[in-house]
Amino acid sequence: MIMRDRKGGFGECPEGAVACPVEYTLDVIGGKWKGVLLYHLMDGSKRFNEFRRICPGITQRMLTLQLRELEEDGVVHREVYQQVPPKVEYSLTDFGRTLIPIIQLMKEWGLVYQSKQLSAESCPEEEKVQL
Amino acid sequence: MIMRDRKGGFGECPEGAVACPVEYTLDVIGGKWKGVLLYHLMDGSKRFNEFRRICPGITQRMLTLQLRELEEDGVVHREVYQQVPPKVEYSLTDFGRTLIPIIQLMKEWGLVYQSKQLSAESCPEEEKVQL
DNA sequence: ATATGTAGTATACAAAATGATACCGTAAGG
DNA sequence: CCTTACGGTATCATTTTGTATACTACATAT
Repeated sequence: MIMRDRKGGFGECPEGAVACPVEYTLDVIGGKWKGVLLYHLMDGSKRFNEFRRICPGITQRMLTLQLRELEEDGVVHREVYQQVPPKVEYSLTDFGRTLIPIIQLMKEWGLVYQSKQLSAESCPEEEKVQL
Repeated sequence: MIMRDRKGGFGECPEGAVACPVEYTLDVIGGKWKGVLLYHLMDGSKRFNEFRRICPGITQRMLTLQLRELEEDGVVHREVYQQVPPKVEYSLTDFGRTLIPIIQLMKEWGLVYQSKQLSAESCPEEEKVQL
């Protein structure tokens, strides 16, 4: 993974004491959009603008940055086709696929508690989901 | 959860289209230290300075902030004992415990690939993540 | 009398992450 | 000629996160 400097993270661990494994994992998938990108990559490779359509909130810049980091971390493969207009396909590497169980769990948890929250919160137009 | 404003996140979803569930989950556990704190809470409640000892990198301020957010999200319970010197205990709520499987998986993943990376790192030009 | 430990808050500042906007070259379609 | 689509960069502004330091109150220990 990329060692984005985390003062007080890994750096301060004395005598090879290893940082918390959860911390390590979150460094790989914890970026603002990484989980989401991985989530969408679970069902097949995606092109750049495809991501932009699926995740309407992400900017080009962030999409580029997050994909690059995932690539550097060996999680995502970037395939460039020599065409005009350009075509670039992103897909999970074998390593990236080892993350699928986690993403899958996060998806399921999100589905359950997202709906609970929507029902609990005052969402005037929303119909409440009963649990 | 706290609705920390995320332009282009939930906000932009039209007509009740729900944000990506993974995104939702990461909002709860994706803070810089949240995963780590939850990880340590899995084996019992912890006091403030106990966290400081376990996570030597975190500052008082960040510890306070992250614990407060977890509390607001209903993941962590904060029990104040009326004593001097003060005693405050943090523990997982029932809701927080629903996150345990995810944290557990992240821990296991981290354990496996953290060690692989550490061993690969000693020999720079080696293929890093060979799986 | 002074120091220690607890669980913080307040303030100021620095650095990192993220966002907004404009721009690029090329090729095909109109 | 003008526009669209693609996959980005470049630049700057803003937000979030992190650091450093000082400070609080009270009881106990020295």
